[in-house]
Amino acid sequence: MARAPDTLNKRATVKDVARVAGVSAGTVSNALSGKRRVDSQTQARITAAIEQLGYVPNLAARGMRTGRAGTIAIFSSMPIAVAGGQSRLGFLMEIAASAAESAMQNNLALLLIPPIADPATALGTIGFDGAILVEPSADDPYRALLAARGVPTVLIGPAAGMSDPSVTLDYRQMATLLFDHLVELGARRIPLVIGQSARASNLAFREVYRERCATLGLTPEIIALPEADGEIGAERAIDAHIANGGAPDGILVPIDAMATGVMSALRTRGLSVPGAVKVATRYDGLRARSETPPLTALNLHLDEVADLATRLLVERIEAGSDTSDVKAPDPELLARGSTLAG
Amino acid sequence: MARAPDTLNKRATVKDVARVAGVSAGTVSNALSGKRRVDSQTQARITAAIEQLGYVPNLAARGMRTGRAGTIAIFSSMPIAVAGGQSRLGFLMEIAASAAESAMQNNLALLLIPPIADPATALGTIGFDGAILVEPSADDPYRALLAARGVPTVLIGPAAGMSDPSVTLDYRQMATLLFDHLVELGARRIPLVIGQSARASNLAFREVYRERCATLGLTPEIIALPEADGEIGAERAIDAHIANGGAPDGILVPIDAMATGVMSALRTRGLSVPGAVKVATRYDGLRARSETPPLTALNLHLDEVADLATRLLVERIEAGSDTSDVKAPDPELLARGSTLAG
DNA sequence: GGCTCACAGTAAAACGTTTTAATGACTTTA
DNA sequence: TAAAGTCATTAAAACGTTTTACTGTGAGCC
Repeated sequence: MARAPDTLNKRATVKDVARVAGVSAGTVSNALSGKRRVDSQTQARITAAIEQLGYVPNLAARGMRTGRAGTIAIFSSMPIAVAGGQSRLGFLMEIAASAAESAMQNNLALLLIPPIADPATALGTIGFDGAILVEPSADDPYRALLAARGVPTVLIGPAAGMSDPSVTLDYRQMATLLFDHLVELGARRIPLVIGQSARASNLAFREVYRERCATLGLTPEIIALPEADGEIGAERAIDAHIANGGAPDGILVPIDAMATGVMSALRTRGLSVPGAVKVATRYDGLRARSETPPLTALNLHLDEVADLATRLLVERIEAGSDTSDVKAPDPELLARGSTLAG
Repeated sequence: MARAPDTLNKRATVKDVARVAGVSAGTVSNALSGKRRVDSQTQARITAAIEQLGYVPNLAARGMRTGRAGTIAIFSSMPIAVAGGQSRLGFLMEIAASAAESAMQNNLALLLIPPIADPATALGTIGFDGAILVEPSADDPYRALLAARGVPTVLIGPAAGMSDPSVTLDYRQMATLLFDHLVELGARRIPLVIGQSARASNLAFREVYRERCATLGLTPEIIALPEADGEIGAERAIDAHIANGGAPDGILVPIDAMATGVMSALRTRGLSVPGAVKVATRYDGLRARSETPPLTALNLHLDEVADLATRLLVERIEAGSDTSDVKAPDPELLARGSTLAG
């Protein structure tokens, strides 16, 4: 069987296929896309010709005609290397990996867009049909740009008053789930170790924490730390806190890097987990899982979240119309060794 | 200043810009690309017109003309969710994140291609100018497809006899570095805990391990395990090994998931690290860093590796010619608490 | 003054596909 | 049997760029 000489000659076009199959170019196009009926006999001749010539459609040409790029983009506005480091990478990439998969199921490919110095000009060189923004801040530089350009956009994050449709993550629910779990297991003095920035997640956790404490008659102890200080910062802070006021019987520490630090502090102080102190964190990443004992955390169903976001985006792209928000699946408590005696 | 009505009217084209600036379309194109000189006065008129109309080039049309998609793709042939789980995700995504950044510096965007059931048809829907394959196996399904389609490809991995240019990772060097480190610190009985599959990395580590043992007159003890059993598998295996033959004074365990398992086993047996046993692993990911004590590992300079691969690929795309292999930067020993006292 | 040369610009072709309007051929309906 | 409707197909237009070949125009050189 003669192979088409791929490298030397130019790639076969739809016209070549048409000639070989003895039909017109339009018919080949219809056969390929299935947009119109084509006789099964001609269909067969066309597929034969395609096979014979090793025809591969030119996607740029198709894209020009249809106005579709065949890609969607996922943006990480936060510098991966800096903020959160590898934990954040984990969170983001777990989403990206799943989004890539569901995009592919919609015949789309996923573009990974890193944070860049000059978003505006860079966006001019990249074509995509829609965008997913992960936990954008209120003043996210990309959001404005995308909106101005009329690119369909879907957010993953809190249901703040942003205009774009989003897969909403319910931080309040997460906070409640974790806090109540600690309380149910008997903890009564439960400091909250949390980031001090105004990110939605931090705010929600503080809010719920205060409310629940008030309801249950517990004394709130909020230890707010710069996120950038991460592990070490949390270790020192909780250590100092214990030195001052004695040991708690539970600690709620949503950010996993801080949780690692807290665990270290407890270890060096000889406070057993979960015997003396029960610890819970939010994101069930590598950190939480490889602690000793492994940390109680939440299954956020990020794969489903990514899938939902992708589907929402596809819908929005195809319908053109606005679509409503979608709630992320309920987070699920993963009670592990850091709260349950084993 | 009147904004161009983005949403209602069609997007401005190069012709519109030309009309407003009082020049021809070709000149606008030249002004944009800089391929030919254009008078500074006209240049100014054109940029003004672009600004006024909010012109954004249609990338599909450009791509059709130039034959460039403006993207490169990075492939993970291994199912992310399965093999290696989150550690592998870390490794891969560390590379992907860096590659995305350097791609952007070359005015390219990075496509994240997940492993999929039917690579052939999926590739037909995605356009890209080149591909990066991370640690492809010998029978990688993508490699054949990409080669057949004549897509410039760059490999990240061992310098096996693959035809494509690659950024070569020197597994032998990594193995030597880690093993010798353990020996230098006085370890004499150093089992190797390793994956049993025929992946290049495993082979190289075993090879070097045997050679060095022979040279130094040490008794080799190779514990080969199914990668899929991961953490737990390694924990059980090393425990059994110790039960049978007594405690070693060093352990070389390249795969980080297995290293975590080994650490657990040592902990439950009350063997102090690094006092009684020194432990070293290869990839300096989240796992290695958040162990207690943190694990001695290698800085593989994955950011530079990704950058090299991207640059190599760009070169190959632009030159069209074959390019030679590039050696990855030398791995650097990160001696941490798991081998160093203090 | 004739010759060439560089310069800045233009008109039109070309890229490969999808879509539109038109065309027969054949079937159904009146 | 004529009119109206399907059906599969086609020729040509259209998408928005870049590139090619060509055109004046004025400068420099002998």
